Amino acid sequence: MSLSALPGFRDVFPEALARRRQIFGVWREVAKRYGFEEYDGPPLEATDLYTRKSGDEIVGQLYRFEDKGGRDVALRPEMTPTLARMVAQRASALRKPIRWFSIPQLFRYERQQRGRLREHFQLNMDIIGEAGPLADAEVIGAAVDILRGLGFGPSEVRARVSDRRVLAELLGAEFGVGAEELHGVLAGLDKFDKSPEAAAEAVQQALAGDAQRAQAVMDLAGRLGEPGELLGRGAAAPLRECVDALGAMGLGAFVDVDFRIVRGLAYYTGIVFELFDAGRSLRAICGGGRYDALLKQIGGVDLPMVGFGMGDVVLGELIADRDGPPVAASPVQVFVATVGEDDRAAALALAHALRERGIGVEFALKKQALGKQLELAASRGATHAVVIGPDERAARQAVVRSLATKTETRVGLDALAGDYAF
RNA sequence: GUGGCUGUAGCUCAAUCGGUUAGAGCGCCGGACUGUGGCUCCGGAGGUUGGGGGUUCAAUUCCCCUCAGCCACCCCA
Repeated sequence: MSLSALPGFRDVFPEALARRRQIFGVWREVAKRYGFEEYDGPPLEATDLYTRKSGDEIVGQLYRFEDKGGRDVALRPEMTPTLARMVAQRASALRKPIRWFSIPQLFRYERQQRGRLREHFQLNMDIIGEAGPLADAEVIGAAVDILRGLGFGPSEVRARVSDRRVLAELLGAEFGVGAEELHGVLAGLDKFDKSPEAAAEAVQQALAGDAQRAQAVMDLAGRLGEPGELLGRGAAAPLRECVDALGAMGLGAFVDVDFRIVRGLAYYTGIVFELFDAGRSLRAICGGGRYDALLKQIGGVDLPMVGFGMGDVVLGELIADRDGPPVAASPVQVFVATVGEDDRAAALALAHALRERGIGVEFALKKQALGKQLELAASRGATHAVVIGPDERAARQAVVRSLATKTETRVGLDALAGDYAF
């Protein structure tokens, strides 16, 4: 096929767009219920904005080029740097805590797979300016409520919550893992779920080949899914408060404390969480956490921040697995049909009068047998056909036919243009 | 970026041992049916068999390359 979208990019047909609108609708609805304001930013940014964050592999996956003015630019791979810049501009004027959300289209050049394309829309919700764990609970609660809003229950979707501060304290106190080794060890532990061997190797490498300490860390890794003892540690106080808050909201049934969740990115500083389908057949639905140092690093303003990103791709697949292929609802409510060509002017007048009332109206754009017109009306999903012919015109009426019951009544043209209820 | 599997009509699939004009169902368009739809019947459009090369008298079929999709790595904003 010569005519096809670029790999990882989607042609969005009406059925698919219907599903996207369903997802966006729930995103905006829940964001509103949680008191979040919507913002947006440029899809193209100076590459510098993304390279400023140290330790990011993101740079290697940028859609990056030089614009005609010689600027080094990139399609946005994430929203957070833009958000940081925007917040920094008005940091002193904005009342804290700031609750903002956005639904940017993001781009990354990498090999596509199920649930991962080169372009997607991602809900970003962030609370800025509040370091307390209730802020974490708010964003986790919003993420869970989005899944609830899409009809998923605790047997279908799980929120796994952890806190890097607990792991950092434990690894430091008991295994002497220093700050410079921490990220490597955490990244290693992140692999434990998928492959304990790969995790062991990564951890040992992060600890400069110290096999003894690596073994001790790996012994710990096996127990991270059983949070009991770790939750009792002092460093776990914010996490306990966050989880308790989610329980008080009535969302406790969705939440698992699981210290195996550490998230790949270096900039998380506290609570981290991910949402998964319970069967774990898809990749993560959503991921986020607290990154208190990021805003200062990017925007030069020292404000704590917690948030998450939730993409439309995995979410769409989760819904498709449950509901089957998407169906686009037809906008056509009434189909105006004519008997002969002489009826056209009257039909156009009637169609437009109905449209003025806000009713979705279609009619045949060429001369067609009445049967054909009704066929089209039915396949469009119209609830009613309005037939106008010489007899009706003479009486200043039209035949209103219910396509479901095949019953017909004659209605005056004035009533149809007025307040006739279909 | 690495490895494995798979590519036939818009969709789901067929095509004997490699055999001559690549078929079917659904969908789409038209007709039967110029004042009444979903059913039925008839007809039509739609394919460089993903693309390129090779072997062969002959390739959808066998081989190589390439592109795309899926899966697993890598990574996950």
